[in-house]
Amino acid sequence: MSENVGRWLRDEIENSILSNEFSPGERLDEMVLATRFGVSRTPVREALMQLDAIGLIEIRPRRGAIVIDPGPHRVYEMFEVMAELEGLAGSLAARRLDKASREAITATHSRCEQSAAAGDSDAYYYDNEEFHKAIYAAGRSEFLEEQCVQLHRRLRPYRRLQLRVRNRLSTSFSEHCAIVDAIFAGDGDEARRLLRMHVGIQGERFSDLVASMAVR
Amino acid sequence: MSENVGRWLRDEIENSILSNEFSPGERLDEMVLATRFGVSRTPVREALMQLDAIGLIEIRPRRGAIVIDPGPHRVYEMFEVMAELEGLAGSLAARRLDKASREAITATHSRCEQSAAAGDSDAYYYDNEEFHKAIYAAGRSEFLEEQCVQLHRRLRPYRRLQLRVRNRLSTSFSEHCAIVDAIFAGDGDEARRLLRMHVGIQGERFSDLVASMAVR
DNA sequence: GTCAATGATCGTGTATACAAGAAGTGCTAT
DNA sequence: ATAGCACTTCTTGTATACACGATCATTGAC
Repeated sequence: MSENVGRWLRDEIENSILSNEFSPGERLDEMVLATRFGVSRTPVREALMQLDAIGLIEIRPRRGAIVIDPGPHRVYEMFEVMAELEGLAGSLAARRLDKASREAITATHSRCEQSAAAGDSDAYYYDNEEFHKAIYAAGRSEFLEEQCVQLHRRLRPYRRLQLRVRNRLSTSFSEHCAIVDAIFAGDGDEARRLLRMHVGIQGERFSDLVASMAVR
Repeated sequence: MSENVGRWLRDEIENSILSNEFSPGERLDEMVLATRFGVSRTPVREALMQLDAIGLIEIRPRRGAIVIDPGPHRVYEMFEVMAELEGLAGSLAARRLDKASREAITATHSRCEQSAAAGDSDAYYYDNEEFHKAIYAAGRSEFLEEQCVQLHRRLRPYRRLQLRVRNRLSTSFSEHCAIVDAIFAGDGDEARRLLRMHVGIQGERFSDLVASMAVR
Protein backbone atom coordinates (compact mmCIF):
# COMPACT_ATOMS: atom_id res chain seq x y z
CA MET A 1 0.00 0.00 0.00
CA SER A 2 2.00 2.76 -1.52
CA GLU A 3 2.31 5.36 1.22
CA ASN A 4 -0.63 7.38 0.02
CA VAL A 5 -4.06 5.98 -0.58
CA GLY A 6 -4.82 7.91 -3.77
CA ARG A 7 -1.86 6.47 -5.63
CA TRP A 8 -2.54 2.99 -4.34
CA LEU A 9 -6.13 3.26 -5.53
CA ARG A 10 -5.00 4.47 -8.92
CA ASP A 11 -2.87 1.37 -9.42
CA GLU A 12 -5.60 -0.83 -8.03
CA ILE A 13 -8.31 0.54 -10.30
CA GLU A 14 -5.95 0.66 -13.27
CA ASN A 15 -5.18 -3.02 -12.84
CA SER A 16 -8.84 -3.82 -12.50
CA ILE A 17 -9.48 -2.08 -15.79
CA LEU A 18 -6.53 -3.65 -17.61
CA SER A 19 -7.49 -7.11 -16.40
CA ASN A 20 -11.00 -6.50 -17.66
CA GLU A 21 -12.55 -6.69 -14.22
CA PHE A 22 -14.14 -3.39 -15.12
CA SER A 23 -15.18 -3.70 -18.70
CA PRO A 24 -15.14 -0.90 -21.28
CA GLY A 25 -18.16 1.35 -21.07
CA GLU A 26 -18.80 0.41 -17.45
CA ARG A 27 -19.68 3.21 -15.09
CA LEU A 28 -17.40 3.68 -12.09
CA ASP A 29 -19.40 4.87 -9.12
CA GLU A 30 -17.27 6.83 -6.67
CA MET A 31 -19.22 5.75 -3.62
CA VAL A 32 -19.19 2.09 -4.62
CA LEU A 33 -15.43 2.17 -5.11
CA ALA A 34 -14.97 4.05 -1.84
CA THR A 35 -16.85 1.51 0.24
CA ARG A 36 -15.28 -1.37 -1.66
CA PHE A 37 -11.79 -0.18 -0.78
CA GLY A 38 -12.82 1.09 2.63
CA VAL A 39 -11.86 4.73 2.11
CA SER A 40 -13.71 7.98 1.57
CA ARG A 41 -14.62 9.48 -1.77
CA THR A 42 -11.72 11.91 -1.81
CA PRO A 43 -8.87 9.52 -2.65
CA VAL A 44 -11.16 7.69 -5.06
CA ARG A 45 -11.78 10.92 -6.92
CA GLU A 46 -8.06 11.63 -7.03
CA ALA A 47 -7.39 8.20 -8.48
CA LEU A 48 -10.11 8.68 -11.08
CA MET A 49 -8.77 12.08 -12.12
CA GLN A 50 -5.37 10.54 -12.71
CA LEU A 51 -6.80 7.70 -14.76
CA ASP A 52 -8.70 10.30 -16.76
CA ALA A 53 -5.48 12.20 -17.39
CA ILE A 54 -3.77 9.01 -18.55
CA GLY A 55 -6.68 8.28 -20.85
CA LEU A 56 -7.93 5.04 -19.34
CA ILE A 57 -11.28 6.43 -18.27
CA GLU A 58 -13.38 9.42 -19.19
CA ILE A 59 -14.95 11.71 -16.63
CA ARG A 60 -17.95 13.51 -18.03
CA PRO A 61 -18.85 16.55 -15.94
CA ARG A 62 -21.59 15.75 -13.44
CA ARG A 63 -22.13 12.41 -15.08
CA GLY A 64 -19.46 10.23 -13.56
CA ALA A 65 -16.60 8.18 -14.91
CA ILE A 66 -16.77 5.43 -17.50
CA VAL A 67 -14.08 3.05 -18.67
CA ILE A 68 -13.01 4.03 -22.16
CA ASP A 69 -13.78 1.56 -24.90
CA PRO A 70 -11.07 2.00 -27.52
CA GLY A 71 -12.73 -0.03 -30.24
CA PRO A 72 -10.81 -2.16 -32.76
CA HIS A 73 -9.73 0.70 -34.95
CA ARG A 74 -8.24 2.70 -32.14
CA VAL A 75 -6.52 -0.38 -30.73
CA TYR A 76 -5.01 -0.87 -34.16
CA GLU A 77 -3.73 2.70 -34.08
CA MET A 78 -2.22 2.10 -30.66
CA PHE A 79 -0.40 -0.98 -31.91
CA GLU A 80 0.82 1.06 -34.85
CA VAL A 81 2.37 3.65 -32.54
CA MET A 82 3.70 0.92 -30.27
CA ALA A 83 5.39 -0.71 -33.26
CA GLU A 84 7.08 2.54 -34.11
CA LEU A 85 8.33 3.13 -30.59
CA GLU A 86 9.56 -0.44 -30.22
CA GLY A 87 11.32 -0.06 -33.53
CA LEU A 88 13.15 2.98 -32.20
CA ALA A 89 14.00 1.14 -28.98
CA GLY A 90 15.38 -1.75 -30.99
CA SER A 91 17.53 0.43 -33.19
CA LEU A 92 18.90 2.24 -30.15
CA ALA A 93 19.51 -1.09 -28.44
CA ALA A 94 21.50 -2.31 -31.41
CA ARG A 95 23.69 0.79 -31.29
CA ARG A 96 24.13 1.05 -27.55
CA LEU A 97 24.12 -2.56 -26.41
CA ASP A 98 26.31 -3.25 -23.41
CA LYS A 99 27.14 -6.40 -21.50
CA ALA A 100 24.36 -6.15 -18.91
CA SER A 101 21.64 -5.45 -21.47
CA ARG A 102 22.92 -8.23 -23.68
CA GLU A 103 22.66 -10.67 -20.81
CA ALA A 104 19.19 -9.46 -19.87
CA ILE A 105 17.97 -9.93 -23.43
CA THR A 106 19.55 -13.36 -23.69
CA ALA A 107 18.03 -14.47 -20.38
CA THR A 108 14.49 -13.32 -21.17
CA HIS A 109 14.79 -14.65 -24.70
CA SER A 110 15.62 -18.15 -23.54
CA ARG A 111 12.79 -18.05 -21.03
CA CYS A 112 10.49 -17.28 -23.95
CA GLU A 113 11.97 -20.26 -25.78
CA GLN A 114 11.09 -22.59 -22.93
CA SER A 115 7.50 -21.45 -22.51
CA ALA A 116 6.98 -21.44 -26.29
CA ALA A 117 8.29 -25.01 -26.48
CA ALA A 118 5.98 -25.99 -23.64
CA GLY A 119 3.10 -24.35 -25.46
CA ASP A 120 2.27 -22.48 -22.26
CA SER A 121 0.69 -19.29 -23.57
CA ASP A 122 0.21 -17.75 -20.13
CA ALA A 123 3.87 -18.23 -19.25
CA TYR A 124 4.90 -16.99 -22.68
CA TYR A 125 2.70 -13.95 -22.23
CA TYR A 126 4.65 -13.02 -19.12
CA ASP A 127 8.11 -13.89 -20.49
CA ASN A 128 7.37 -12.01 -23.69
CA GLU A 129 6.64 -8.92 -21.64
CA GLU A 130 9.98 -9.21 -19.88
CA PHE A 131 11.76 -9.76 -23.19
CA HIS A 132 10.35 -6.57 -24.66
CA LYS A 133 11.11 -4.64 -21.51
CA ALA A 134 14.71 -5.83 -21.73
CA ILE A 135 14.90 -4.30 -25.21
CA TYR A 136 13.41 -1.00 -24.05
CA ALA A 137 15.98 -0.87 -21.28
CA ALA A 138 18.81 -1.69 -23.68
CA GLY A 139 17.92 1.39 -25.72
CA ARG A 140 19.10 3.54 -22.81
CA SER A 141 16.48 6.23 -23.29
CA GLU A 142 14.54 6.67 -20.07
CA PHE A 143 11.75 8.63 -21.68
CA LEU A 144 11.31 6.15 -24.51
CA GLU A 145 11.36 3.31 -22.02
CA GLU A 146 8.61 4.94 -19.95
CA GLN A 147 6.46 5.54 -23.02
CA CYS A 148 6.92 1.97 -24.18
CA VAL A 149 6.11 0.48 -20.80
CA GLN A 150 3.01 2.62 -20.48
CA LEU A 151 1.65 1.76 -23.91
CA HIS A 152 2.60 -1.88 -23.41
CA ARG A 153 0.51 -1.91 -20.23
CA ARG A 154 -2.49 -0.45 -21.98
CA LEU A 155 -2.30 -2.97 -24.78
CA ARG A 156 -1.85 -5.91 -22.44
CA PRO A 157 -5.39 -7.26 -22.65
CA TYR A 158 -5.33 -7.30 -26.44
CA ARG A 159 -1.87 -8.82 -26.61
CA ARG A 160 -3.08 -11.59 -24.35
CA LEU A 161 -5.96 -12.31 -26.68
CA GLN A 162 -3.62 -12.42 -29.63
CA LEU A 163 -1.44 -15.08 -28.09
CA ARG A 164 -4.37 -17.43 -28.02
CA VAL A 165 -4.41 -17.53 -31.80
CA ARG A 166 -3.13 -20.82 -33.20
CA ASN A 167 0.61 -20.96 -33.95
CA ARG A 168 1.10 -17.44 -32.70
CA LEU A 169 3.50 -18.66 -30.00
CA SER A 170 6.00 -20.27 -32.32
CA THR A 171 5.70 -17.52 -34.91
CA SER A 172 6.29 -14.93 -32.23
CA PHE A 173 9.31 -16.74 -30.89
CA SER A 174 10.99 -17.13 -34.25
CA GLU A 175 10.49 -13.41 -34.80
CA HIS A 176 12.18 -12.84 -31.46
CA CYS A 177 15.17 -14.85 -32.66
CA ALA A 178 15.63 -12.66 -35.72
CA ILE A 179 15.27 -9.53 -33.59
CA VAL A 180 17.90 -10.71 -31.13
CA ASP A 181 20.26 -11.53 -33.98
CA ALA A 182 19.86 -8.08 -35.49
CA ILE A 183 20.40 -6.31 -32.17
CA PHE A 184 23.44 -8.40 -31.27
CA ALA A 185 24.84 -7.81 -34.76
CA GLY A 186 24.51 -4.08 -34.17
CA ASP A 187 22.18 -3.75 -37.14
CA GLY A 188 19.88 -0.99 -35.94
CA ASP A 189 17.89 -0.61 -39.15
CA GLU A 190 17.15 -4.30 -39.34
CA ALA A 191 16.19 -4.46 -35.65
CA ARG A 192 13.86 -1.55 -36.20
CA ARG A 193 12.27 -3.13 -39.24
CA LEU A 194 11.79 -6.52 -37.56
CA LEU A 195 10.32 -5.03 -34.41
CA ARG A 196 7.90 -2.92 -36.40
CA MET A 197 6.73 -6.07 -38.15
CA HIS A 198 6.64 -8.05 -34.93
CA VAL A 199 4.58 -5.56 -32.94
CA GLY A 200 2.33 -4.16 -35.63
CA ILE A 201 -0.82 -5.99 -36.55
CA GLN A 202 -1.10 -6.18 -40.29
CA GLY A 203 -3.40 -8.21 -42.48
CA GLU A 204 -4.95 -11.26 -40.93
CA ARG A 205 -3.66 -10.42 -37.47
CA PHE A 206 -5.93 -7.41 -37.48
CA SER A 207 -8.97 -9.50 -38.24
CA ASP A 208 -7.91 -11.91 -35.50
CA LEU A 209 -7.89 -8.94 -33.14
CA VAL A 210 -11.31 -7.76 -34.21
CA ALA A 211 -12.69 -11.26 -33.83
CA SER A 212 -11.24 -11.71 -30.35
CA MET A 213 -12.54 -8.32 -29.26
CA ALA A 214 -16.02 -9.12 -30.51
CA VAL A 215 -16.52 -12.16 -28.30
CA ARG A 216 -15.78 -10.19 -25.17
CA MET B 1 -13.88 28.23 -17.97
CA SER B 2 -14.39 24.66 -18.92
CA GLU B 3 -17.51 23.61 -17.04
CA ASN B 4 -15.62 22.18 -14.13
CA VAL B 5 -13.05 24.04 -12.10
CA GLY B 6 -10.59 21.18 -11.69
CA ARG B 7 -10.10 20.75 -15.43
CA TRP B 8 -9.87 24.48 -15.97
CA LEU B 9 -7.20 24.70 -13.30
CA ARG B 10 -5.29 21.83 -14.86
CA ASP B 11 -5.08 23.67 -18.17
CA GLU B 12 -4.28 26.92 -16.43
CA ILE B 13 -1.44 25.47 -14.36
CA GLU B 14 -0.20 23.41 -17.29
CA ASN B 15 0.07 26.53 -19.41
CA SER B 16 1.82 28.35 -16.61
CA ILE B 17 4.39 25.57 -16.45
CA LEU B 18 4.83 25.32 -20.21
CA SER B 19 5.26 29.06 -20.54
CA ASN B 20 7.86 28.93 -17.81
CA GLU B 21 5.83 31.04 -15.42
CA PHE B 22 6.45 28.26 -12.96
CA SER B 23 10.04 27.24 -13.48
CA PRO B 24 11.35 23.68 -13.16
CA GLY B 25 12.08 22.70 -9.59
CA GLU B 26 9.66 25.27 -8.21
CA ARG B 27 7.39 24.17 -5.41
CA LEU B 28 3.66 24.49 -6.05
CA ASP B 29 1.87 25.32 -2.83
CA GLU B 30 -1.74 24.18 -2.88
CA MET B 31 -2.99 27.00 -0.69
CA VAL B 32 -1.17 29.67 -2.70
CA LEU B 33 -2.65 28.36 -5.95
CA ALA B 34 -6.09 28.09 -4.35
CA THR B 35 -6.17 31.71 -3.21
CA ARG B 36 -4.60 32.88 -6.45
CA PHE B 37 -7.37 31.31 -8.49
CA GLY B 38 -10.03 32.04 -5.90
CA VAL B 39 -11.06 28.43 -5.25
CA SER B 40 -10.62 25.92 -2.47
CA ARG B 41 -7.82 23.40 -2.21
CA THR B 42 -9.88 20.51 -3.54
CA PRO B 43 -9.93 21.37 -7.26
CA VAL B 44 -6.32 22.50 -7.01
CA ARG B 45 -5.36 19.09 -5.70
CA GLU B 46 -7.29 17.40 -8.48
CA ALA B 47 -5.50 19.50 -11.06
CA LEU B 48 -2.13 18.68 -9.50
CA MET B 49 -2.87 14.95 -9.45
CA GLN B 50 -3.64 15.07 -13.15
CA LEU B 51 -0.47 16.97 -13.95
CA ASP B 52 1.42 14.39 -11.92
CA ALA B 53 -0.16 11.60 -13.94
CA ILE B 54 0.81 13.34 -17.18
CA GLY B 55 4.35 13.74 -15.92
CA LEU B 56 4.59 17.52 -15.78
CA ILE B 57 5.00 17.71 -12.02
CA GLU B 58 5.98 15.32 -9.27
CA ILE B 59 4.03 14.94 -6.07
CA ARG B 60 6.19 13.63 -3.27
CA PRO B 61 4.10 12.20 -0.44
CA ARG B 62 3.55 14.73 2.31
CA ARG B 63 6.08 17.07 0.75
CA GLY B 64 4.15 18.82 -1.93
CA ALA B 65 4.39 19.18 -5.68
CA ILE B 66 7.35 20.40 -7.68
CA VAL B 67 7.64 21.19 -11.37
CA ILE B 68 9.71 18.50 -13.05
CA ASP B 69 13.02 19.60 -14.48
CA PRO B 70 13.68 17.34 -17.46
CA GLY B 71 17.31 18.31 -17.99
CA PRO B 72 18.98 18.50 -21.40
CA HIS B 73 19.48 14.79 -21.80
CA ARG B 74 15.88 13.93 -21.14
CA VAL B 75 14.69 16.71 -23.42
CA TYR B 76 16.89 15.21 -26.10
CA GLU B 77 15.21 11.85 -25.54
CA MET B 78 11.82 13.47 -25.84
CA PHE B 79 12.76 15.06 -29.15
CA GLU B 80 14.03 11.67 -30.29
CA VAL B 81 10.65 10.07 -29.61
CA MET B 82 8.84 13.04 -31.11
CA ALA B 83 10.92 12.66 -34.28
CA GLU B 84 9.89 9.03 -34.53
CA LEU B 85 6.21 9.76 -34.06
CA GLU B 86 6.25 12.63 -36.52
CA GLY B 87 8.01 10.37 -38.98
CA LEU B 88 5.19 7.88 -38.68
CA ALA B 89 2.60 10.63 -39.05
CA GLY B 90 4.37 11.85 -42.17
CA SER B 91 4.49 8.42 -43.76
CA LEU B 92 0.82 7.86 -43.02
CA ALA B 93 0.00 11.30 -44.38
CA ALA B 94 1.80 10.50 -47.62
CA ARG B 95 -0.23 7.32 -47.98
CA ARG B 96 -3.60 8.64 -46.93
CA LEU B 97 -3.55 12.24 -48.13
CA ASP B 98 -6.92 13.55 -49.20
CA LYS B 99 -8.05 16.88 -50.57
CA ALA B 100 -8.87 18.56 -47.28
CA SER B 101 -5.60 17.54 -45.64
CA ARG B 102 -3.66 18.60 -48.67
CA GLU B 103 -5.22 22.04 -48.55
CA ALA B 104 -4.60 22.34 -44.80
CA ILE B 105 -0.93 21.50 -45.27
CA THR B 106 -0.59 23.90 -48.19
CA ALA B 107 -2.25 26.71 -46.26
CA THR B 108 -0.14 26.35 -43.12
CA HIS B 109 2.96 25.83 -45.20
CA SER B 110 2.54 29.10 -47.04
CA ARG B 111 1.87 30.90 -43.77
CA CYS B 112 5.21 29.56 -42.57
CA GLU B 113 6.79 30.89 -45.75
CA GLN B 114 5.51 34.38 -45.05
CA SER B 115 6.65 34.56 -41.45
CA ALA B 116 10.00 33.02 -42.34
CA ALA B 117 10.48 35.62 -45.09
CA ALA B 118 9.56 38.35 -42.62
CA GLY B 119 12.05 36.92 -40.14
CA ASP B 120 9.33 36.97 -37.50
CA SER B 121 10.34 34.10 -35.26
CA ASP B 122 7.32 34.46 -32.96
CA ALA B 123 4.90 34.24 -35.87
CA TYR B 124 6.88 31.39 -37.38
CA TYR B 125 6.78 29.58 -34.07
CA TYR B 126 2.99 29.64 -34.17
CA ASP B 127 2.63 28.85 -37.88
CA ASN B 128 5.12 26.03 -37.56
CA GLU B 129 2.96 24.48 -34.87
CA GLU B 130 -0.08 24.62 -37.14
CA PHE B 131 1.90 23.13 -40.00
CA HIS B 132 2.96 20.15 -37.94
CA LYS B 133 -0.54 19.69 -36.60
CA ALA B 134 -1.83 19.62 -40.16
CA ILE B 135 0.52 16.73 -40.86
CA TYR B 136 -0.60 14.82 -37.77
CA ALA B 137 -4.20 15.24 -38.85
CA ALA B 138 -3.40 14.12 -42.39
CA GLY B 139 -2.11 10.82 -40.99
CA ARG B 140 -5.68 9.94 -39.99
CA SER B 141 -4.71 8.17 -36.83
CA GLU B 142 -6.49 9.73 -33.89
CA PHE B 143 -4.31 8.09 -31.29
CA LEU B 144 -1.09 9.08 -33.02
CA GLU B 145 -2.39 12.60 -33.45
CA GLU B 146 -3.15 12.87 -29.73
CA GLN B 147 0.26 11.58 -28.76
CA CYS B 148 1.96 13.98 -31.14
CA VAL B 149 -0.02 16.98 -29.94
CA GLN B 150 0.68 16.15 -26.33
CA LEU B 151 4.41 15.73 -26.80
CA HIS B 152 4.50 18.78 -29.03
CA ARG B 153 2.97 20.80 -26.20
CA ARG B 154 5.49 19.58 -23.69
CA LEU B 155 8.38 20.43 -25.96
CA ARG B 156 7.04 23.86 -26.82
CA PRO B 157 9.34 25.89 -24.58
CA TYR B 158 12.43 24.21 -26.00
CA ARG B 159 11.26 24.49 -29.57
CA ARG B 160 10.77 28.20 -29.02
CA LEU B 161 14.31 28.56 -27.76
CA GLN B 162 15.59 26.69 -30.78
CA LEU B 163 13.97 29.05 -33.24
CA ARG B 164 16.04 31.90 -31.84
CA VAL B 165 19.20 30.28 -33.18
CA ARG B 166 20.61 32.12 -36.19
CA ASN B 167 19.36 30.94 -39.60
CA ARG B 168 17.12 28.36 -38.00
CA LEU B 169 14.04 29.94 -39.57
CA SER B 170 15.13 29.62 -43.16
CA THR B 171 16.68 26.20 -42.60
CA SER B 172 13.47 25.02 -41.00
CA PHE B 173 11.34 26.34 -43.81
CA SER B 174 13.39 24.73 -46.55
CA GLU B 175 13.09 21.44 -44.66
CA HIS B 176 9.34 21.98 -44.64
CA CYS B 177 9.38 22.36 -48.42
CA ALA B 178 11.07 19.00 -48.89
CA ILE B 179 8.66 17.38 -46.46
CA VAL B 180 5.63 18.77 -48.27
CA ASP B 181 7.04 17.56 -51.59
CA ALA B 182 7.54 14.05 -50.26
CA ILE B 183 4.07 13.87 -48.75
CA PHE B 184 2.38 15.24 -51.87
CA ALA B 185 4.39 12.80 -53.99
CA GLY B 186 3.05 9.97 -51.85
CA ASP B 187 6.57 8.98 -50.84
CA GLY B 188 6.00 7.78 -47.29
CA ASP B 189 9.52 6.57 -46.61
CA GLU B 190 11.04 9.85 -47.71
CA ALA B 191 8.52 11.87 -45.68
CA ARG B 192 9.34 9.76 -42.66
CA ARG B 193 13.08 10.23 -43.13
CA LEU B 194 12.83 13.98 -43.66
CA LEU B 195 10.56 14.50 -40.66
CA ARG B 196 12.85 12.47 -38.44
CA MET B 197 15.74 14.70 -39.48
CA HIS B 198 13.66 17.85 -39.15
CA VAL B 199 12.38 17.17 -35.66
CA GLY B 200 15.33 15.36 -34.11
CA ILE B 201 18.15 17.39 -32.65
CA GLN B 202 21.41 15.94 -33.82
CA GLY B 203 24.91 17.32 -33.60
CA GLU B 204 25.25 21.04 -33.12
CA ARG B 205 21.53 21.51 -32.60
CA PHE B 206 21.88 19.53 -29.38
CA SER B 207 24.60 21.81 -28.10
CA ASP B 208 22.45 24.79 -29.06
CA LEU B 209 19.71 23.32 -26.93
CA VAL B 210 21.98 22.76 -23.97
CA ALA B 211 23.31 26.30 -24.27
CA SER B 212 19.84 27.84 -24.43
CA MET B 213 18.66 25.79 -21.46
CA ALA B 214 21.65 26.84 -19.39
CA VAL B 215 20.91 30.57 -19.56
CA ARG B 216 17.41 30.11 -18.22
C1' DG C 1 -51.91 5.33 -25.60
C1' DT C 2 -48.09 8.24 -26.01
C1' DC C 3 -45.45 12.17 -25.10
C1' DA C 4 -44.03 15.84 -22.28
C1' DA C 5 -43.31 18.20 -18.02
C1' DT C 6 -42.34 18.39 -13.26
C1' DG C 7 -40.68 16.65 -9.05
C1' DA C 8 -37.91 13.38 -6.40
C1' DT C 9 -33.74 11.03 -5.85
C1' DC C 10 -29.19 9.99 -6.56
C1' DG C 11 -24.44 11.23 -7.62
C1' DT C 12 -20.98 14.46 -8.63
C1' DG C 13 -18.42 19.10 -7.65
C1' DT C 14 -16.56 22.07 -4.26
C1' DA C 15 -15.66 23.63 0.34
C1' DT C 16 -14.24 23.00 4.91
C1' DA C 17 -12.72 20.61 8.96
C1' DC C 18 -9.62 17.60 11.14
C1' DA C 19 -5.55 14.58 11.58
C1' DA C 20 -0.84 13.35 10.76
C1' DG C 21 3.71 14.15 9.18
C1' DA C 22 7.69 17.12 7.86
C1' DA C 23 10.50 21.10 8.22
C1' DG C 24 12.22 24.81 10.67
C1' DT C 25 13.42 27.11 14.95
C1' DG C 26 14.88 27.72 19.49
C1' DC C 27 16.69 26.01 23.65
C1' DT C 28 19.73 23.35 26.33
C1' DA C 29 23.67 20.75 27.26
C1' DT C 30 28.33 19.60 26.39
C1' DA D 1 30.07 27.92 20.11
C1' DT D 2 28.08 24.01 18.19
C1' DA D 3 25.35 20.03 17.99
C1' DG D 4 21.35 17.59 19.17
C1' DC D 5 16.72 17.32 20.65
C1' DA D 6 12.14 18.88 21.29
C1' DC D 7 8.45 21.81 20.15
C1' DT D 8 5.85 24.56 17.16
C1' DT D 9 4.09 25.62 12.91
C1' DC D 10 2.93 24.85 8.36
C1' DT D 11 1.39 21.81 4.70
C1' DT D 12 -0.40 17.85 3.00
C1' DG D 13 -3.76 13.70 3.25
C1' DT D 14 -8.35 12.13 4.23
C1' DA D 15 -13.06 12.57 5.66
C1' DT D 16 -17.39 14.77 5.72
C1' DA D 17 -20.87 18.12 4.66
C1' DC D 18 -23.45 20.73 1.50
C1' DA D 19 -25.03 22.40 -3.02
C1' DC D 20 -26.01 21.89 -7.76
C1' DG D 21 -27.00 19.33 -11.80
C1' DA D 22 -28.59 15.13 -14.14
C1' DT D 23 -31.41 11.24 -14.59
C1' DC D 24 -35.49 8.73 -13.93
C1' DA D 25 -40.10 8.00 -12.79
C1' DT D 26 -44.69 9.43 -12.28
C1' DT D 27 -48.53 12.07 -13.51
C1' DG D 28 -51.28 14.75 -16.46
C1' DA D 29 -52.73 16.37 -20.89
C1' DC D 30 -53.54 15.81 -25.72
